[in-house]
Amino acid sequence: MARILIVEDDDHIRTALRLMFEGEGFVVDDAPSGEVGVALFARMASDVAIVDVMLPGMTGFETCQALREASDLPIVIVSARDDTVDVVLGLESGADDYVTKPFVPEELLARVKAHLRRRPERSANAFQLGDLHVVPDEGVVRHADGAELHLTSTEFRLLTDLASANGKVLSREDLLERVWGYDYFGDSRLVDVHIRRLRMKIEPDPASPMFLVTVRGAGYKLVL
Amino acid sequence: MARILIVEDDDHIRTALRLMFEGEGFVVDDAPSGEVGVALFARMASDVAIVDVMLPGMTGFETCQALREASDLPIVIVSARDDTVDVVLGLESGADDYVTKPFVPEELLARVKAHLRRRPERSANAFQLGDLHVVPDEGVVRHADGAELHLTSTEFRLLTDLASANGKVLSREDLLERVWGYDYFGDSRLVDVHIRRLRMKIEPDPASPMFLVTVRGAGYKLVL
DNA sequence: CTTCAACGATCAGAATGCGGGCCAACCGTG
DNA sequence: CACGGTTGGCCCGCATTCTGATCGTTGAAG
Repeated sequence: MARILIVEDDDHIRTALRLMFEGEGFVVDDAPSGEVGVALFARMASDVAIVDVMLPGMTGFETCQALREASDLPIVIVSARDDTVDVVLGLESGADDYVTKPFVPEELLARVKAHLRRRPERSANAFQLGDLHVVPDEGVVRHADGAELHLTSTEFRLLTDLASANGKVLSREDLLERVWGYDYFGDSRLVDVHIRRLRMKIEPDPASPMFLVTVRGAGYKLVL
Repeated sequence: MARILIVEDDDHIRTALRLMFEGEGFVVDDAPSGEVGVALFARMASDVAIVDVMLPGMTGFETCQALREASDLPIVIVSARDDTVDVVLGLESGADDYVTKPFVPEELLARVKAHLRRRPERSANAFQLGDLHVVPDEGVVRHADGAELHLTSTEFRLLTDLASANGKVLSREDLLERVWGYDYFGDSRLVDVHIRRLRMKIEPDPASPMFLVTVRGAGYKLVL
């Protein structure tokens, strides 16, 4: 379903929120501070965020602005202060909604859902890989910092097929069949070559791969 | 600026809101009942609506649903009841926000602005591409400086079909089907040629396209 | 230490996209 | 009616990128 980021320093509230949203089918990432939250967002590309105002380090407003610079995701600010000035400030710093504590969980949920309803349909088959966001429909791989990196169609198929195997090891034969076609006759070394090319593009350190892992004697697998 | 519809039966509140929003540069239409509000909306095509819940005749929820069926404009519900059940009900009946009376006018204003921020300018299916304004309904592409540039009908369909794919890659076959018709039989090179002509017209530097991007081995996509 | 899977580098040919030129049909105009 | 201009469609050749193959090297398992 949707991926939600919760930035809240109070452990009790954070876990309570996590449980509620997980119960509703969300994938939850949580962070106890703005700094961690922003970093987490860069990796997870959340669909929506809930941000507390009173945070150690970066304030909620600052966090909100940082998130807004990176994305246009809906942001709901949660705060113990219900001063109008704060509400206005929050909304003007890029938030989409402002809920005051103590809040009723159901209301927060309903508001989050209302914002998500607005979101343009995201490609269902997109996935993340470390700092990389892979969007098959758009034919691009984007780095967290926004840079786009180019994969050829063969590399793309290789990557998406490995990803759809969901962490399982695929043998060279499996890959030849999936990517090149079941009746392809060729050197199985061909897979090695393309794996290498793919690594050079997506691995931070191609010499010691962290995503595209070799399983000696068996094949390759994609972790995460 | 923006056009706002206010549906509220209390004369005092209604005029107070009208004055505030007019003071902020909005064009205000107001209505004392849901029926009048919906009729008014049909004529005025408001950009945003504020709807009171307690209304004679149609309730605010019903009004909200009626508006939502006609448009996807942002709707803010205002109510004297702050029961969670009502809030959830309101949000689920299509509203985007729910503010309880007595409300602070500045907060309402900030919330309305936050919602408006979300829809910059998207009249039906018009869209923007760099500093070009494309208006399918009028069959016209205007440059920011006002100059009008003429596209042939094929070029126009090509452009609008690519735009409606929303950034996704469309293969030559997809495009042939969409632009020329599902049973068209011809050279897929045809697409290249028209893409090229389109680029010469809309790209600042046709040699290195920034909007109409080639995805080798897959097709074309329109970014932004 | 041996063996063999995996890796890295390189290269030629295939595939793909691009631009130019060409032609036929259509349109409004003189 | 003839004309020039515009538009849609088609073909060809060039440039670039991608792909698949080969081969020597590396390095881990046994």
